[in-house]
Amino acid sequence: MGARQGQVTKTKKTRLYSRLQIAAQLLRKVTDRQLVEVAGITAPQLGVLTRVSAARELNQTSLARDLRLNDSAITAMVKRLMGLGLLEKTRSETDSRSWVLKLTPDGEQAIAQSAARMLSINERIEAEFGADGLDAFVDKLNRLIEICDEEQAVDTGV
Amino acid sequence: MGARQGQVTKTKKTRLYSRLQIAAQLLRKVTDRQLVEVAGITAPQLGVLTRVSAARELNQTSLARDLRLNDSAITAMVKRLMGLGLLEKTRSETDSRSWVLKLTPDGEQAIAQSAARMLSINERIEAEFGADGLDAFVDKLNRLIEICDEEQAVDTGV
DNA sequence: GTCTAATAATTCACTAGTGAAACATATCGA
DNA sequence: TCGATATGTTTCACTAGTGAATTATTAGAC
Repeated sequence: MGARQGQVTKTKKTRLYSRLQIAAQLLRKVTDRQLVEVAGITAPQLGVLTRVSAARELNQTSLARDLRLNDSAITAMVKRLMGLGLLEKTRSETDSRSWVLKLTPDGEQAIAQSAARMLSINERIEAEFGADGLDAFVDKLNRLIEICDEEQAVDTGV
Repeated sequence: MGARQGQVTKTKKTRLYSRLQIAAQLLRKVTDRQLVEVAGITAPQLGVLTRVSAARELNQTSLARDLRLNDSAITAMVKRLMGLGLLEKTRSETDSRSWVLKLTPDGEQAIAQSAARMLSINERIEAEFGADGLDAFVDKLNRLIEICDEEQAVDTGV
């Protein structure tokens, strides 16, 4: 009986991991498709543009912390967004190591277009879970994030 | 007040998306680190090896469906695992388009090592959520996955 | 039986992330 | 004020995924 229990428990854990990965991947795929349709950009790109738009003087390191990505991911992402003509960077006047990120008119427009229409995937999620259910779901995700942070702190010996 | 409400609602939705992405990414990072420590493989790699081990005659297309990945992801993953000496493939005797995947002794060993010790991240998650909390969490993820599937069916006009 | 359809894999170009190492510029302490 | 250290960014090599197009091979419809 004890062995059986262990088995069951273990199955659940691997299921959390794989269901989380599948859900994240799938939601990103669907969101990307709809977002490309209405605004011509992907979800991670919108995340960057939105944060640049909200901040007054944003450099890449702060952006990386905001988005919980590492610096090299930001370097690559900014390069792509500049290639698309959605973002510009100029050297900071107070610290010449860092860049100040700014939206181009096209970048502003992409945000405006994505804000103008609610994606149908989001409508469907809202309808399924409701505002409270959504809150509870996000709370669970936040707790999981905290757990991972703690575990990572232990692993890296902080 | 209506506008305020709309604003709040919208913030929650983008938060579900980004929290889900962050949680998935972070859990994968922590899991990978611990798994590489005990078994020398990453979490996606363990996923593939585990399924190959469980099935009796597995080809790549079935594997792709199991893992909810597309075929080219499997081609690449199998190539990496063969490069690591953990997996072999031989032509199927009944259908010479498809391959039969099989673990090498090293592949068996990697699975054994990963099964032998429970990862501390999983212990921590179990302790935090409990068996029931975990179930409820996985249920929410499964519902989200279903919603995405439906939405995708609509988008692609199935 | 043959032509057509579907299926199994692969390739290619791409996005998006990690981590380690390097480089330039700031900043702090003695 | 100089030297060590910290910070901001980039580069490189890598994993892991998508989607579209292509190549083999099989299976069906007639």
